[in-house]
Amino acid sequence: MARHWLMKSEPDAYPWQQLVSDGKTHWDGVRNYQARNFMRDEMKIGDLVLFYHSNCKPPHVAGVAKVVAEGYPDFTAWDVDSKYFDEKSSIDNPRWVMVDIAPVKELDAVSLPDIKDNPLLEGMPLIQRGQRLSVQPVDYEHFDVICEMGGIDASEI
DNA sequence: GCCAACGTTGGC
DNA sequence: GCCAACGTTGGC
Repeated sequence: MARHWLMKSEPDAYPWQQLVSDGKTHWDGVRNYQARNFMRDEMKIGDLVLFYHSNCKPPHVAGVAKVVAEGYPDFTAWDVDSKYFDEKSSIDNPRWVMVDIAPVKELDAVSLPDIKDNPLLEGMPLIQRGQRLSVQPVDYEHFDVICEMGGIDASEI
C-alpha cells in the first residue's frame, strides 16, 4: 500500500478549488530540505495526499489528492523572476524538487480544532508543537480518520 | 498583528 | 563547529 501524506497550501496562494479546476499541478516552491527529501525519495505515484489549507480561519483539510508524477527538479528555482528563485540551484545540480498532484476527492472541511479534539488523531505530526513542515507523512489510521471526519470512506478511494 | 518555534546564514 | 542574528511559518 502506498504511503500517505499531508501537504500545506495557503488558500491565498493555491487553494484546493484551484487544483480541482487545474486538474493537476506541480508542487513548486518547497524550500525546506526535510520536505524536499520526502518528495525526492519517498513520494510515489498513487500515494494519497491530504490537501491542507494553512493560514486561514480555521485551518483545515480540504480534500484528498494523489501523486501523479514523482520527484523532479523544481524549475522555479532557476527562474530569476520567480519568488522561489535560488541562485544556488543549477540545472546540472538542482537543489529543489517537486512532485505533481491531482485532485481525488473533496472533503467536508476538517478543521484543525476538530483534528486536535479527536483522540484518534493523537500524535499526528500536524498537531505537534512547532510543527512547520509543509510536506509530512500521515499514518494510515490517521488518514482514514480524517477522511471519515470529512464525510468519505477512505476505502472507497 | 503578534509571537513562538524553527531553519539558515555567516562571522569567528 | 559554535552560536547570534535574522527570516519564515503558521496558529492565534
